[in-house]
Amino acid sequence: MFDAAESPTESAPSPLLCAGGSQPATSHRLESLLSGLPLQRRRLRSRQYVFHAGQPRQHLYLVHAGFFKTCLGSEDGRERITGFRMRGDLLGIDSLDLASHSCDAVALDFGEVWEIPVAQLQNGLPGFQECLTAALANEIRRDWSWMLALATLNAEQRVVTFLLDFAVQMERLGFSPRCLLLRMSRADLANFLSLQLETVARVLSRLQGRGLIDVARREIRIEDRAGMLALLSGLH
Amino acid sequence: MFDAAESPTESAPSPLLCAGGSQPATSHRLESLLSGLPLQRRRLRSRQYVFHAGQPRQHLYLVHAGFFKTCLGSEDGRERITGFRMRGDLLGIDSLDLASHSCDAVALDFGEVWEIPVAQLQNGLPGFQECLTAALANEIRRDWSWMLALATLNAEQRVVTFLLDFAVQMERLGFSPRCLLLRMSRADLANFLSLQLETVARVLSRLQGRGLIDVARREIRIEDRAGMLALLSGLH
DNA sequence: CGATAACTTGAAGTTCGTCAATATCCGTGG
DNA sequence: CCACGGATATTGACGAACTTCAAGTTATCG
Repeated sequence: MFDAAESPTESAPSPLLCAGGSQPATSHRLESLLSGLPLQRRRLRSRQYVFHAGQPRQHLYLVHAGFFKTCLGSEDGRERITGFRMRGDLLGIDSLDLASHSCDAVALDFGEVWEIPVAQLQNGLPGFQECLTAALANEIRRDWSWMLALATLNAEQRVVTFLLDFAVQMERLGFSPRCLLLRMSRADLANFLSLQLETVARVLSRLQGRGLIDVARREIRIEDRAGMLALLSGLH
Repeated sequence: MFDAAESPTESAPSPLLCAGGSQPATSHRLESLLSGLPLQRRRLRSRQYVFHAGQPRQHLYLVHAGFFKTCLGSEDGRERITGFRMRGDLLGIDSLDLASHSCDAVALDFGEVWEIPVAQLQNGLPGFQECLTAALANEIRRDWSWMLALATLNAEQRVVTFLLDFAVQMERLGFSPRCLLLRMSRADLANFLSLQLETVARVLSRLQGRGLIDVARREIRIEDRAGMLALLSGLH
């Protein structure tokens, strides 16, 4: 059943956008690993916190439905969204070795998470530890890829990269990759992309003006994926 | 000896600069865990690669001496330094679940790394898996903290943050926290801080002009730590 | 249906990047 | 040991991209 536990099969993933990323294998495996267990489920409404930074860390959470964001704050009030999380993603892995959470996790709409009793499963459930390790390493690679993007791309390219990446993830979840419904506000999106919300709005308008996308508030239709990819290659 | 294996003791760490960070406990524990084992050691000279992105991942590496950088590249030639690594840091954890490395690891000067046969130790060495998990989670928190810094601080504040953070790390390694010897070029530093090397040079000169630091090429003496911290608080 | 939040758009301002010239260091070889 | 050349670092002037401030529009929720 899990004889492949020790044999990683994929080569290093290219940063973002690579359709067949390494995320699916892992997260699907985790979901199926856990699906039999009687896990506590928590439903949340928009803006509800799964946990706050500083709260004692009891368990991990697996996102089963809905969209979430994780946010890091500093003493002097600066804030940054560290990622948008969706079905199959884990909330709380960043503080797996700590007594309390190091970030906030907030629902962006209605959602459901499964409480995972880590300590028990690490010993009792074969393959679970491997999943955890994979999820952690995956998060690191994902963070690094975004750091690279933020460091080297201009505002337009960042937005395009985000949209195309989001499309890939939506497709992975079984939705259309052309018709995106952003769950986050412009402010959240801007924060994640290290831009001002006005800049994001302007870029979206500009992309629409060129016929690359169709924007209606938080609904975004991708009209010309090739054209968007061209923007990333620098061939304006 | 290691009865504390299952009890995380620290609360969530504040981003950067917090002197008593969570890194030391972990890395020291890993070093002592491994110190008895007959590990393969590799000495490297400046600019030598520990591994390249894409190479098959055989083992992990523990930095025992010297300084290293890890770099992520993209197909179109963009590059970003994901971190500077020193004694006690692990090289290669980011691809723990993959068959090949996802980044480069390069020596910045003479150095030594220990080859860690992960698969064997994960089963055979009690406490090792916990160390790995802690190192992974630690890397995520560190990455997030830098993302926050890069997203919210201006050029001057970024450089100051880096210097103060570097000082803390040097002190942890037993060196003076006032007298820093940067092992990386201005270009590397700029890359890591998402700035241009000219900007870094200018900022360093400006800080020196105000008497906050003393710059001599790669030797930097911290003259007024309080003044530097004030810059971060926004009270110019 | 009104009020508040979310978003869009414009104009002015600032920081940082770009280009270019110069200076300094360091290793190599004469 | 010194001289030379390439790498590394500093400094200046200019311009561009993004931010800031402000006003106006459109949704959303009580």
